[in-house]
Amino acid sequence: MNEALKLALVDDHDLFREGLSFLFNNQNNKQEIKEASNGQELLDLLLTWQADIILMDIEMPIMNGIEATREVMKRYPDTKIIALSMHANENYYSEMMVAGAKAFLLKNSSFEEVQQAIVAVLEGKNFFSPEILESIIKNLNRKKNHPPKTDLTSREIEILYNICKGCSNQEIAEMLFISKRTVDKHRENILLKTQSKNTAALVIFAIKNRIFEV
Amino acid sequence: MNEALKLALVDDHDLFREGLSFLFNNQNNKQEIKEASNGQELLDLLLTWQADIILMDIEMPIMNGIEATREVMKRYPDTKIIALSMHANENYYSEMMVAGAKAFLLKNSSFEEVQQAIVAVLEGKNFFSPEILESIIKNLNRKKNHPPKTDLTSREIEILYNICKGCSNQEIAEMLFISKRTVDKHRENILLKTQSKNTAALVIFAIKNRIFEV
DNA sequence: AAATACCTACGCTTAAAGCCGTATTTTTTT
DNA sequence: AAAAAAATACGGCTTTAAGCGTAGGTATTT
Repeated sequence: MNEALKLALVDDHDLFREGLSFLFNNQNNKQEIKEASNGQELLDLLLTWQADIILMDIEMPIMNGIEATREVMKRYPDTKIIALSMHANENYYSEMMVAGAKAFLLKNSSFEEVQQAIVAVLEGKNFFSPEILESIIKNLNRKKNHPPKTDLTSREIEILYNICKGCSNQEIAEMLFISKRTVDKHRENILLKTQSKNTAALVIFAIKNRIFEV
Repeated sequence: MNEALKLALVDDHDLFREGLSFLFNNQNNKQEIKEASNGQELLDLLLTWQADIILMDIEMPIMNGIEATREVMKRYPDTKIIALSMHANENYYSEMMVAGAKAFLLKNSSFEEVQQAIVAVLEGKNFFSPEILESIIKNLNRKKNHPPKTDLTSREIEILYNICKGCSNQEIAEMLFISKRTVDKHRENILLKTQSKNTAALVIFAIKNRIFEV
């Protein structure tokens, strides 16, 4: 005598929720489905109705899926959250899993995969889309093979950042309370380390390596 | 005695297609629905089955919605194409409309809006999501108020581009077969026009204005 | 025909950047 | 405790960039 499974669909795309809801309602399993269009709506909903499973989009207005997941896990630690994302973005799934999600599906998953994920998380397991698994494995290899990244010191990064802002060495020296000659030297070292030839190349390097945002 | 409406759903997200298909099948209207997961699959499908209406995603692998729309309009000009996009990206909808789409919906539209769009295009009208209309109107105002953009000449842009690549004025002069002094002067003019102070600021300007890609 | 905008070019000056050193103090690693 | 790395600082020297003015040739617009 199973009770009805309580399912929350959280996604800002009404059409997506509507379709998914339809798919669930046309199954044999007993289930109760409620919807929310962002993280805040979900939290409001959970105040009066405790979900067993939450299918959670990530990119949403007002409160995104990552924040919502953190908050739900804090308030209702037994809830099973399944992330549903458009893209196999590595930042997303690592953040979502850290936040407490138990499964991560891409939206191009089949409905069958969604059902498999639900079964899995109810059994206390994790579940990932095949694409996600592939992506995780690729990243593991990538990180092993390319650990060096930027070997600039924090001081050098600080100076490079100010160079990108358009400051001269003299100005940087004044704002950091060090000699201009020291900044000259740092700049020289940065050019060497980044294999850049001049300021223009430095700025490009900084942007590529996310030391400076445009 | 209406014949069944022939509807094609083109989207690379299986779950989305599945849900939408379900919504259509649970209506009273007679309709025949077929699916494709990208533009190429759609074209293959249309060889043996002519659709009346195509609900077309834009971002898809192999052949995207814009190319697919162009090709479908070339081969079957009477087909009504409704674009379904995740985002109200202005480039997308202008390109889709130029390609021949008759309606443009966001995926957070309701199913009711989808039905309204279908009715509209069957009557030979266009149909836009309210958000799209809003975005179009905003852009019209924006373009009226900010027509000047970058007033760099093509020569100046060429030189700025090479500065961003890390070339010195001397190098640029050699590669353009002009005097270094001329390049000096161009650089000076570019600094003035862009209100930049030095090379670093120039590079940032170039990137922001898409003169140079990182 | 005149005005405008652009590309071209030169001279001059100062400031900044780039390239070669060395060296001391502090912090981190081993 | 010793070694390595980082941050600090200074000197000389060369090249490049930046700021200023001027001006001829050309193409386009008025």
